[in-house]
Amino acid sequence: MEQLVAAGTRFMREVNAVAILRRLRTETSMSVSALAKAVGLSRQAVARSLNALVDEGLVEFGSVDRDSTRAGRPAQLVRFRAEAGHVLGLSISPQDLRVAISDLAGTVTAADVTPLGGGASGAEVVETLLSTVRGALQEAGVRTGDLWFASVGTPGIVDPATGVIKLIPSMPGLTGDLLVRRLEESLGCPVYLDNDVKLATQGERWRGAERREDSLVMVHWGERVGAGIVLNGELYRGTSNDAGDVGFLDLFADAPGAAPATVSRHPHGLGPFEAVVGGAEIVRLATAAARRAGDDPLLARIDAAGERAFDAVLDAVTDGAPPALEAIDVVASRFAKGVAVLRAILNPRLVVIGGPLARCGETLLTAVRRHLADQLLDQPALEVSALRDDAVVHGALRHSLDEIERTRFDLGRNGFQEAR
Amino acid sequence: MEQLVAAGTRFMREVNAVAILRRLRTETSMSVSALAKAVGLSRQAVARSLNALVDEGLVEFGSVDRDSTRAGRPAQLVRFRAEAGHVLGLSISPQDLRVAISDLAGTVTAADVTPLGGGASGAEVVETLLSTVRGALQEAGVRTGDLWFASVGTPGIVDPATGVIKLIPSMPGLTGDLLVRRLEESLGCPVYLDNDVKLATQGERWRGAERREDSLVMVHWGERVGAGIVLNGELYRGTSNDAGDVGFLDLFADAPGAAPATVSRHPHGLGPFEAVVGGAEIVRLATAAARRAGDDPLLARIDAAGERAFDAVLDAVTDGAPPALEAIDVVASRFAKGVAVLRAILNPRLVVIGGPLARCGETLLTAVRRHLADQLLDQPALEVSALRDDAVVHGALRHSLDEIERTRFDLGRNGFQEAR
DNA sequence: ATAATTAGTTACATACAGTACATAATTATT
DNA sequence: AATAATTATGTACTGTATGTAACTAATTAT
Repeated sequence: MEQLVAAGTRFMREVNAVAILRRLRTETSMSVSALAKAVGLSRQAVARSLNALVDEGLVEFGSVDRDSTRAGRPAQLVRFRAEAGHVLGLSISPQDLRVAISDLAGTVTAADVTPLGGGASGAEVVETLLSTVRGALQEAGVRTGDLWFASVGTPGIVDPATGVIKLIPSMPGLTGDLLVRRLEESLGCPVYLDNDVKLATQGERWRGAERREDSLVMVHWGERVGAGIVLNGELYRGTSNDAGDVGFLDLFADAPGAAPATVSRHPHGLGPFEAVVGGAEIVRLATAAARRAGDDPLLARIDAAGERAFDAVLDAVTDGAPPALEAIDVVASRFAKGVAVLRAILNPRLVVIGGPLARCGETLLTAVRRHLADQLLDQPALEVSALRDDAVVHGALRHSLDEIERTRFDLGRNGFQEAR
Repeated sequence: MEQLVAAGTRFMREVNAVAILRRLRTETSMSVSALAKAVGLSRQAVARSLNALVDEGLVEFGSVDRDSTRAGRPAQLVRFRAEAGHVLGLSISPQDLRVAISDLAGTVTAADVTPLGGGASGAEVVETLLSTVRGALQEAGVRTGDLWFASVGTPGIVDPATGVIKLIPSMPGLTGDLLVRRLEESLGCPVYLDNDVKLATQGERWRGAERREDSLVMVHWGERVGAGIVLNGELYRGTSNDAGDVGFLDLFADAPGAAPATVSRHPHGLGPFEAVVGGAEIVRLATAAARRAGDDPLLARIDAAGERAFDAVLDAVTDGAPPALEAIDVVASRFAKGVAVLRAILNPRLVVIGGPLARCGETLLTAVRRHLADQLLDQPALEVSALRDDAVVHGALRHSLDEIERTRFDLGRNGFQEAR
């Protein structure tokens, strides 16, 4: 366990500078006196720290406060220079590449999406991403040198510690450390790699529900199903970075007609839960229902979509096609069992549904809620992702900002030591 | 988020004193120089802090180090005065009252168990507990005034924040704040109340596996089933202090012959999972198996035990009676599904089985492990509680020590302020 | 115009830690 | 047994931080 030690009076400066920055970053601008009062230090101490921060470029003395109605000499306003640095949030999916740039306050200054063709190689994807980044940098007027950190989310199994993509079935060309290596080389700042669902969870917590829940589960629901878990305010990863792998819940093995649980083996194939609520099953259910109902137009739509049959069914849901709605209701009832299990174990305040199924919105929510109604325990609030496909990018931004927070705006850089 | 601000140089003193104490508490005794080197401060600074700590009574200068083989002037040894204060761990169950006293280093100096008769009123239970405590105090040679903190665990639903027992079906007389009020009044120190399973989890993590796992789930398995969850090194409670309520997992609703899930309502009745793996079901299964096998002696034993039929069956398991083993195997297979669900969601490193079923030891473990073998994901290590019925007391001790740590041996008592 | 009020500046006292050097008490060496 | 080497301790002094206080500056209220 690291143990902080104050080896010199610089330590105090550090602590106080951090406190001042923290306070300042939540306001647009403040007077020195107000800051001193808020932070609990003398005006002089605050002024000294501020001067140091000005030299670092993190803080700026603005104009005199003319708006004040109070008596007395008007205050000099200080402002956090959010533009002192920028961070990048990146998202890679088989469909598209997404880029967002924000300043240190988290204000997005540029964002871009590049659709992805089918047969791009790994190197091509990385170069396309880099050119998208360059475009966004130009748009935001940010030089590469002003980038402090970048985070990138991809599907599949990744190792955040080493930046290696271990398995990414939908984009096998990206396997390995190519992505991170090329990005770091090209951007000249640290690059963090994480699983897209994990990042999306942080994005949802940050920008989605607009209330930073202390405990939420974000379930990505598409062809596959996976969840990100935030507990006590931070992402929980589990022993083998595998927590929230709800696609492998085995809740229906005893149900009549269920597929045996051993059809496939992790991580290549589908888990038992995603097999009964995932995209393939939804298509199957919708097709069967359409056939029963004699809904030939819908059958034709699904058939015409080919590879994109799943999308076609989701479209049909938003259009209100009865067979599609029927399919959704069936998977909703199964999904509800999954939520109930999450509830019993984690007791989260909120469960957010993200991924392709989020498109079904209220239709889906009411169906799941209805099937949850007969549960014994009180159930968590249920919502659909507000960020949709941007959740990953926002989560990546958030991670970048957290990293900056940890390494630059928190204790532990100078004046401190860790005990051995 | 609380933000600490230094209000002067006292702050440094505080930080350093904490660092020194932390280091010192892990050793039996150290020289000042060695301490300085370990903690990363100058000898002078350490000596100054130590003098202050001596005045507080937390540290003691011992004799000169005669054992050292090294050249040079022998060092003055410093020692953490673990006997400067004591904490209490208490456990209440329908069967017995348990008390343990430890010093600040966690060394138990006295422990006592008082069996409980059947029909004691709430007030009687509390007074019996108090007299057990007084006996233990005497045994340890500790005066009431030297008690710094006490923690008590009870079954049922409790509110740790207010110290109120909300529901305790097995000992209804204790409902309310009687217990905590009387204890605080009588012991003259803060008293913390928590659910026994939650405390047992902390006890197991502390003293049980003898390795402080960062993530473990301790499942109490008896008439009812509940779990305590430790993630990232701390107990996770969930939004309504209800996390780990695995008794309410509903995994077998679709199974042929399963009881409908709506028989009972939380928290009075059994949940679906405990209904199929709990004590009552085990007795039912064992009885049925004994009848099938014509094992009349076992039937007689179970019958003679009356209220204690569950105990009788568990005895039969340790004796190796086939019908009892058969029953255990059936519930083990069901329990395995619960473990698999915990694994998929939490991905813990270790699952510990506590409560009455722990008596079945390896028999139970091998059965559960066998039924886990066909799961798709790698499963967590599985163990039986090493502390058994003392897990709660040890967890209570641990909580008391943690509380002392937080309030006395950590930053935040003097010299600090929180920003507004 | 003057008083009151608030902000900013400068000077000084205080507290803490670090460095440097002298001193004390051992073991190792001759 | 005397001396050197080694390690621990003690004292003096320096550097850097904060706080308090007194003074100056720029406004509003009277």
